[in-house]
Amino acid sequence: MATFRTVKGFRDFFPEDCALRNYIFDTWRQVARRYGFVEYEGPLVESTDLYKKKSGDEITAQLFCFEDKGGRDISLRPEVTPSLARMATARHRDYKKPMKWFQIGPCFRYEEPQEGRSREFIQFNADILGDASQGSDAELVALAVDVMLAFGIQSEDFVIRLSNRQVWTHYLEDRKVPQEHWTAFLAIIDKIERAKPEDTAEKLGKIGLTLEDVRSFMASVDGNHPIFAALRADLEARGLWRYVRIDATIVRGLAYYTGMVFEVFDLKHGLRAVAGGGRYDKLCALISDSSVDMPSAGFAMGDVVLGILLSKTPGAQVGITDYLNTQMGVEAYVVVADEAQRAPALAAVQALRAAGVRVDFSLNAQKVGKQFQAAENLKARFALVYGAEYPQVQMKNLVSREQQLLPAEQIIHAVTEALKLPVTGPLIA
RNA sequence: GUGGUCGUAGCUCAAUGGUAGAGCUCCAGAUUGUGAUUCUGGUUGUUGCGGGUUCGAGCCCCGUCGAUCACCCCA
Repeated sequence: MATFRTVKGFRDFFPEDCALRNYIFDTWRQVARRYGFVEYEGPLVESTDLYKKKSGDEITAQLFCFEDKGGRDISLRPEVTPSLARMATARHRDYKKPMKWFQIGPCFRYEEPQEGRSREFIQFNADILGDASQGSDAELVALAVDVMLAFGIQSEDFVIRLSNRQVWTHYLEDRKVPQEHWTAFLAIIDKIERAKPEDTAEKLGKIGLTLEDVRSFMASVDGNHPIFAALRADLEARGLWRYVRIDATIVRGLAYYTGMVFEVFDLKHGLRAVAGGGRYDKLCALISDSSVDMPSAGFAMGDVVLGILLSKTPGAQVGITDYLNTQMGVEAYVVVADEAQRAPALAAVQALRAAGVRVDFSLNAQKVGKQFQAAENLKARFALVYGAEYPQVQMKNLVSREQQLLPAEQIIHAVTEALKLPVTGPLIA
């Protein structure tokens, strides 16, 4: 039994975990670049005041905060948006608008861990700064959809639940609800599906509203509401509106959102939200003390819930399996059948590697059978046998099980050419 | 931060308060130049940790750490 364990809420990434993580990273990065986003990164640690300024003092309960040796009050970042706002407002003149930026990295929250929620998690963030139109709202929703599709998660597996906070601010203005109650009201709406109806009714009563009125209003908000018109036209033209379901209960907590808000949900397993985001037009002004006012919108997707969803979605397994085979395997394995030929075998290993081929071999003398087993375990497509027949070399196709004798000097060319061909023959003999 | 359940080998799990086990994995051999299967042998535990009750604790009690579930929160 190991003396040391991971700190509560933190994870190890063993090779198979790391390969899966890299698959997720690569997919995020690939799709974001397809959309013209550029990658940035901020510091893992920021002044605690940055987060307090954005969200208020009460969030320190969930902050991973501490004092450094210089007496500074600092926090591991619980999210990236404040850093993004700080960076973007500091140098916004250096970049043409709109700024389409994405980021992938760890975040930390001091909470009780459970499935789908650890203290350290990795987020993909995509944001568009300097554009106030619903065109950027649509671009972000489209990116979220395409990311899901790229993972092999299909329309029957997920949905974008989307709303707009202005739907509710207009409602509250119509009902003459004082502004100091708006935040509390949005918190009630956020919980309306999970809370007991009588509790919700009581809370609404305190600010002069009834559950019946809220419910009937919610039911009236659908895709025909004029506030979604531009967004809908945009996404319909892209063929992506079918992934969107208008849902007025989506308000995204008590954060800084000012307009469109959305969350990505799985449809089959009742997991937590896979991703969420929206428009936050006032955050840059807040962070920069009003020196820079940039309309912005964005969303974040975490690796933990996504990983659970991937593992539960059959359609997502193909991409993962393909990726794991290339991450954790090799293309060719050099078998040293006769230790007297180790020198030319090593020369071939290096020449193949120089040619870009993934190659492995036994570091010490092993029986040929063991070496072929190792080749099998590493999912090699070809084995190259260096033994008594040298300067001839046996090149064996481990999939079709055919082998041929080739002059040693032709091996590099033969392997690189053969790897260009599709895999043929029985995968399992 | 609050409450419930759980914690035994690398993994999945057994063991009436009475000598800590099985399967899988891993390593080696059967097999001296070809991958599977099979067979044989082998490594691994202060039963999460620390106290207590008892002639005797993996088992009962208390604490603590961790996992998990529900709250909370979800920026």
